[in-house]
Amino acid sequence: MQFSVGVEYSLHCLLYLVDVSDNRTIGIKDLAAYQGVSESYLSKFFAKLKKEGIVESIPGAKGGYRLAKLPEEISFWDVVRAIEGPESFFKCCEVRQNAIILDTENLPDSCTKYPCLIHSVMLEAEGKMKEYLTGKSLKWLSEEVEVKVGQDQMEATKAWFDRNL
Amino acid sequence: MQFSVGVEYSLHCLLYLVDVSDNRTIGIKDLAAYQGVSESYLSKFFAKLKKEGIVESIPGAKGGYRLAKLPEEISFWDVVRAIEGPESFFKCCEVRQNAIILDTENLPDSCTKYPCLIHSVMLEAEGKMKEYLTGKSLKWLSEEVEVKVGQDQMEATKAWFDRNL
DNA sequence: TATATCCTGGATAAATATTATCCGCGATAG
DNA sequence: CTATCGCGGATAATATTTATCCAGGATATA
Repeated sequence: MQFSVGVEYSLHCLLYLVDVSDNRTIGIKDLAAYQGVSESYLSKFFAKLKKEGIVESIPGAKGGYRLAKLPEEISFWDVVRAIEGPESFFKCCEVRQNAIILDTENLPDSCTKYPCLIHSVMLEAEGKMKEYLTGKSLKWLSEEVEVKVGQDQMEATKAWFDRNL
Repeated sequence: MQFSVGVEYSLHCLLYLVDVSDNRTIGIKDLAAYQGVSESYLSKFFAKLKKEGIVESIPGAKGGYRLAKLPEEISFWDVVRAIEGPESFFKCCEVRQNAIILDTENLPDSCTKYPCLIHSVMLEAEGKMKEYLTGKSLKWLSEEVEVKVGQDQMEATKAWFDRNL
């Protein structure tokens, strides 16, 4: 079980979108070029991010993407969910209902009305991850990165994206 | 991102192995038949469980599997790890090192000596899930199931596995 | 108006992972 | 000696992930 690379791509891209001025956007072309990844592939992930209301787009020449919400309102979990989809990590096949000693036509309440305990545990476990990732916002990430990477590189990045202004 | 069905199969099977008497084993054939799943496929997962020291096997006629540890020493996480492998869910491609403004030959410390923050967050998130699943043992599961499913079904199950004794 | 740019969505393909089966080997109980 | 059972390798079917290409529509700019 692995997260799609789209999660990594998206988070890095969104980080660059935090600091763009209000009326500006950044195009897929630039985002892809800056990070040395495929343009056409990256665009697929931005379609998902848009669908989930994380980014919004301006079509046409000089168009591009910008955040659709404030950075503090976008969490890591939002991004994971947008890219990976809404299904939970663990899909329960209800194998308990196949137990050979049970009558398929007349299953006991314990395995129809009540949820599968194994399933519940796995959902809870996913919930722990969700809880943690919901607590990490894009704003937090941006501030942390600013400290660790240094303002020099941050400004150089901003300047690169602004180079054709 | 989805867990392999092997995680579900394994947990259900291990649950049946909790209650077998000390010197007995249960074969793949029975485990598969009881749950109505493929025998040859299930055996692949038991190979992994054995490799990780969760079960042990007795070869030859009347052979089969039994737990290699006490049920309280086997956690959900142990099973997930055995089936899914030791790699973390999030693999970092270090896209930050590809940033076009950086000199590949002379990368700054901030992106070589220090871990990628996005990577760290995702590892922490996985850690939350791990922590929760490490706290849920097979013994706990067995006790909970006993309450919810009822002793009737538990004993019927035991009787079915013991039917050829 | 013409043109270059950029998002959008569909079609498609390559690569990889998951799910699943089969078979022959060696071990062992009876 | 034989039927049974775990073990491991080879193989195949299916699904998912990764990746590309292109035509269409929107828009800024000249």
